[in-house]
Amino acid sequence: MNIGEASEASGLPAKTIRYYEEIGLIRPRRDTNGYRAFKAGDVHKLAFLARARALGFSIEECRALLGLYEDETRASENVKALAQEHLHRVDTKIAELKALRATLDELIAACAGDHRPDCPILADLAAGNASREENGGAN
Amino acid sequence: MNIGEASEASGLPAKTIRYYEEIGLIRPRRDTNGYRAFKAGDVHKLAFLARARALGFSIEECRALLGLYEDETRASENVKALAQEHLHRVDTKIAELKALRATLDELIAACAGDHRPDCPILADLAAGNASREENGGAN
DNA sequence: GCTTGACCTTCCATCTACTGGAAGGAGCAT
DNA sequence: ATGCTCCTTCCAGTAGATGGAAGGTCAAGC
Repeated sequence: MNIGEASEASGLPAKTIRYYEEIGLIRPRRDTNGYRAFKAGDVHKLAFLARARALGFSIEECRALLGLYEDETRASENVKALAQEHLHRVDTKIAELKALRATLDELIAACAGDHRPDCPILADLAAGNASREENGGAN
Repeated sequence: MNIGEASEASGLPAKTIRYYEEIGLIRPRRDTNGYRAFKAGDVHKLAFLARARALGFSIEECRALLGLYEDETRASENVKALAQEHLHRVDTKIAELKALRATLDELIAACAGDHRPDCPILADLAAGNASREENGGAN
């Protein structure tokens, strides 16, 4: 199986597959012509990586997950710990974005959005007003 | 005012201030010794940038906002449009993260997290199961 | 006058996770 | 032989900084 087919089968761009080989996530054999030869197991790993990346795991976490996946003596607590750590980061990010969203929303609501130059959005940016995150909009 | 004080006053690291000068967001004068000499206006702009970046505006959006800020003949609708575009992106991002969070949460709940190797998280990653986003966890 | 230390300068490398493109080889059909 | 598609490697670039090396400047202390 050449890289084109592997790309098709895994859903990852060929460029990305080459990159994953470069950083050691996969090690496909090579044909005599130098072309990468992907076995079913390689494609399986690529799909695993695609899914893990889609869930937001970093490359290094994917590397660890792949290692655990291939380790028949793994303890599921290790996998769970990784996932929980990631979940925590996602929660933090969501909270940050929500706070930010609330501020943006307030500013936008306060802005007339017409031909005149007066603008509460610019006024807020200039004032460096952080109080909106503290009081006003509860998440 | 040297870069250290400007950093202190604006809340931005000196490295970042140099970077902002490099990409043309600010243009502080230079003293005869080559040191950057920040005026109150420069520091004001830096604080403006710090606040805009904290609200998640991209550098190019910050450049545009700064331009509008300095343009006394601006129309607030232009500022509002920029902010609304950004708000939309934030909303999209939040929705993505929430969906992802729901999936992670389900997987984590299903995993025993003990010494045994059986792990629904790895099983899901290997199966490339996208159905969880479609059905199960409503946002 | 000399050294020490804090501060400043520029320039280059590094980070994440790819992506784009150039230059050239391999394979297959005509 | 030609053309076309696929493959290869290598280099550069993205966003937005950040870290560090090598070296200039300045004020204080002895």
